[in-house]
Amino acid sequence: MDRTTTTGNNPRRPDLSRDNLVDAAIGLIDRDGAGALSIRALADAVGVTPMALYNHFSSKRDLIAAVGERLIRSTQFDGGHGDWREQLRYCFGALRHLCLRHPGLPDLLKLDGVVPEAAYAPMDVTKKALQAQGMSELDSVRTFFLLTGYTLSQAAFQSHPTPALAPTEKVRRERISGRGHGPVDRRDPPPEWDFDASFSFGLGIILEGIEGRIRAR
Amino acid sequence: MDRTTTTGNNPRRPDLSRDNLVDAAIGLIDRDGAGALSIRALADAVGVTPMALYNHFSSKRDLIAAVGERLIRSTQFDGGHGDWREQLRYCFGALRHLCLRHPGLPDLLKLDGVVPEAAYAPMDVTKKALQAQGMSELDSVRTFFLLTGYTLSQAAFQSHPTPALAPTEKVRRERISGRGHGPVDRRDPPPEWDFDASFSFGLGIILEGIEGRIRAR
DNA sequence: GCTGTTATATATACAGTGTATATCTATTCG
DNA sequence: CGAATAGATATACACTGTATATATAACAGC
Repeated sequence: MDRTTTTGNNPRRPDLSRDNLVDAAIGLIDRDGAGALSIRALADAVGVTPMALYNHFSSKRDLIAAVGERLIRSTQFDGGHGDWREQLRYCFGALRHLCLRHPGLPDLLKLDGVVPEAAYAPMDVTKKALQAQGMSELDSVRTFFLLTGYTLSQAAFQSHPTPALAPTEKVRRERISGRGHGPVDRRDPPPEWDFDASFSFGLGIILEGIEGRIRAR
Repeated sequence: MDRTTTTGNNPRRPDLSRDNLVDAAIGLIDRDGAGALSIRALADAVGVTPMALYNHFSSKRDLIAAVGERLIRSTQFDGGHGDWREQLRYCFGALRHLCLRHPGLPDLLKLDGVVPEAAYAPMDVTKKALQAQGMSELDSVRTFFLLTGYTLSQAAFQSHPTPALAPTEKVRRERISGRGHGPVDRRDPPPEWDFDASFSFGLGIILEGIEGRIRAR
C-alpha cells in the first residue's frame, strides 16, 4: 500500500505515522526525560489508544530505535575543515551537543541496548581521519570506541544532576538506617564545574595520545 | 536497638539483614542481569514477602546503592607498585574486571543514577598518582572522569552481546515495516574482537596523552 | 509468668509498565 | 454495491515499585 494514503485530512482518524509518532516521542523525552516515554504517554500525547501505536512500531524498542535514528541522522558529523584533530573535535563535539540538546537520548538508547544504524556515522568520520594519517583500520575503530565512550559518558554526566530523594524515601531511610551510611546519589561536581572545559581537557588528552601513536608509526 | 539482636538462629524468622539481602541481590544480577533484580524476585529468593524488604531498605534505589557499595568496596584499587602509569593501569584494570565479573553492575547503577560512596576510591588513586607528578587537582579530577568514562563504557560494551529480538516482535516487524529499515540491535563487534587488547590500546592512548600534559607542565 | 513496646513480616491495594488477543470501524478495491 | 483490509479500540495479563494497615514475634520491665 502507498504510504501517503493516510486518510487525507480527515480529522476523524488522527494522522499517525512513524514520523509523527517519533516527533511526539522526542517531545516527551525532551520535556521530561527518557523515563517519560511510555507507550501510554505517547498515545495520550497524540490522542489515541495505546495499542494503536503497535500498528506503526513493533515494540517499544522499535520506537526507541526510530527516535535514535532520527536524532542521529539529523546531525552532521563530518563538518571539520582542518586537520584530523579538527575533524575529530568537530565530530565528537557534534555528538556531545546532540546529547546535550536531547538529554534523554543516551539513557533511552542504553535503556534497551539499542544502537541505531546511523550511530556509526561518527565511526566512519574517525576511521577516515585516522587512516589518512596511517593508522590501521583496527586501531582506528578502537580509537573510535575510546572517543565515543568518553563523549557519551561526559554528556550523560553533565545532563543528569543529582536526582532528588523522594520525600517518603527520605523519611523511611531515617527510620531504617540509624546505622550504616545510606545510599549516595550521584555526587554532583562542584556547582561551578565547567563541563565544556572539562570535556575539552579530556578530549585534548586523547588527541595528544593519538598523535603520539601516529608519530610512532 | 542493638543490630545483632536478630532472633538468634530461630528458623521461624528468616535471618534477613542488609548483608544477606545484598548477597541474594548480587546472586540475582550475576545470574540474570540487572533487569532480574526486582523487589518481588529478591523477596522470593530469600523466602519472604516483598514488603518485608522495606524494613531493611528504604527503596529499590537504596538496595541498588547497597549492592554497588558492597561490590566496589570488595575491590582494591590502589595496588599498583610501579610508577603512576602502573598505578592507573592497576586501578582501572581492577574497575574493569569488577564490571566484567558482575556484568549487571554498571547497568544497575546507571539505571537509577546511583553512585555509591565507595565509587570514588578510584578517584583518590588517580588524584594521588597524578598530583604526585605535578598535575593540578582540577586536572586530576578531569582525568579521573576521562579514565572512568572510558573504562565503564568499554566494560559495558563487552558485557552486553546483542540482545535477541523477542519472537513476536520479529513477526510483527515483518508485518509493519515492509518499508523502512527496522531498528538495529547493538551491533556486535566482529566475533574475534579482542576486548582486552582494545581496552589496553585505548588506555595506552590516554596514558600517553597524560604524559604529554605532565611533561608540558 | 504476664504486659506493654518495639521490630519485623504480612496482606491488600494502587498506579504504573509493555503488550497479547479479539473486536470493531473506516477506508479502499473489484 | 459488497468484500477485503488497514488501523484504532477494548479488554486483559503479568509485571513493576511501594503506600497503608494489620498481624506476629521478640524483648524490657515487673
